[in-house]
Amino acid sequence: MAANSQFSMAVHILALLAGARDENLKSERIARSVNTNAVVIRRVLSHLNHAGLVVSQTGASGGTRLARSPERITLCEIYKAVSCGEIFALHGKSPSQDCPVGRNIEDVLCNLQKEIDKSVGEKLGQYTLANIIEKVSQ
Amino acid sequence: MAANSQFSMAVHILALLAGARDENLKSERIARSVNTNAVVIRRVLSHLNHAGLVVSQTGASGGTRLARSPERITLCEIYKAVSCGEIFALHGKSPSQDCPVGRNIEDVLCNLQKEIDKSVGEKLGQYTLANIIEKVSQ
DNA sequence: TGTATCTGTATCATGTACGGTTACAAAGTG
DNA sequence: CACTTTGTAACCGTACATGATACAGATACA
Repeated sequence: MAANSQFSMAVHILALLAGARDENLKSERIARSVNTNAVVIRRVLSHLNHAGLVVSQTGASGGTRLARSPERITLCEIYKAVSCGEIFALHGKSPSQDCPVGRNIEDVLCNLQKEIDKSVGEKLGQYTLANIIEKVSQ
Repeated sequence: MAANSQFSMAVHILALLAGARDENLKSERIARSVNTNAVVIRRVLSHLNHAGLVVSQTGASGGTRLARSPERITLCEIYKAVSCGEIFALHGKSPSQDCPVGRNIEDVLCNLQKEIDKSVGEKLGQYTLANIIEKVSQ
C-alpha cells in the first residue's frame, strides 16, 4: 500500500462534502466512509484547504465544507492540490556526462515529463466534481 | 529514490542501442552511461525484451541490440513495456459499503484512471525513439 | 468563564517498493 | 573446454505512504 492514493481520497472526500451541502462534516465521519483514520483525512483536507477548495473550522461543531459549488471544482484542481509526483521519475543519479546521450537525455525527459503532465491536467480539467457526483449517483 | 525511473532508464538505454546500430551493447557498457549497476540495466532490458523492443544474446560477444528501427518504436510502447503503475492509486482499503459515495466511488475512479491512462498513452504514442534521438543530438 | 469538541500537526511505527549489490545457473563463443 | 555475458534470485538499505497516538490551539455553548 505504498502507492499514493491521496487523489482518490480527495475526490471521495469532496464528493461527501458536496452531499452535505453547507453542513460541516467532521473528519471522523469522513474517515468512516473512506475506511481509514481521521488523521489521514485531515492530512488530505489540509492540502485541499491550502488550495482553497474547502473551508475548515476548529472547535465544537466544527468540521469542513466545500468552498465552492461542485460545478466550479475541476478534477485538475484536485489533482494539483494533492499531487506530489509526476507520471514517471527522472534518473535517480545523473547519467554519465562523458556520453553524448547521458549528457542530454535528462533535459529531453524533463521536457517530456512536463508535456505529459500538462496533457493529464487538461484531461482532468474536463471534469468537475459535479460530474463525478453524477456518476456516483447512478 | 523510491520513485520508479524505469521509463527514463528505458528511453536512455534504447537511445544508446540506436546509436550502436546493429552492434551488440553489453549491460556493463550501458550501465556506465546510465550511471548505475549492470544488473539494474539487465532488469530493464528484460522488460524491453519481453515487449519485443530489443534482442539479447547470451554468451561471449553477446549483448543487446534494437529489434526494430527507432522510427518504429513509440514512447507508448516503451512506457507500457516497463510501466507498473498508474497515474494515481485507487483506495488502499475498500471504502465503506454503507455509504452511497463509498459504494460507487471506486468504479468511477477506476474508469477515470483508465481514461487518463489512455490519454497518456496517446500522447506518448505521438513520439518515436527517433524523435528522442533527434532531440538528444541537438 | 470553563468545559467539551474538533482541527492541525508533530511524532513514531509499519508495510512496501525501488535501487544497488552479490551470486550463480544457463547460454553461447571460439 | 575455458571464457564471456545474460537472466534471475536473494538480500540490504533507503524512501515514502498509511496508520496511530498525542497534544496545542481554536471555537461553541452552557
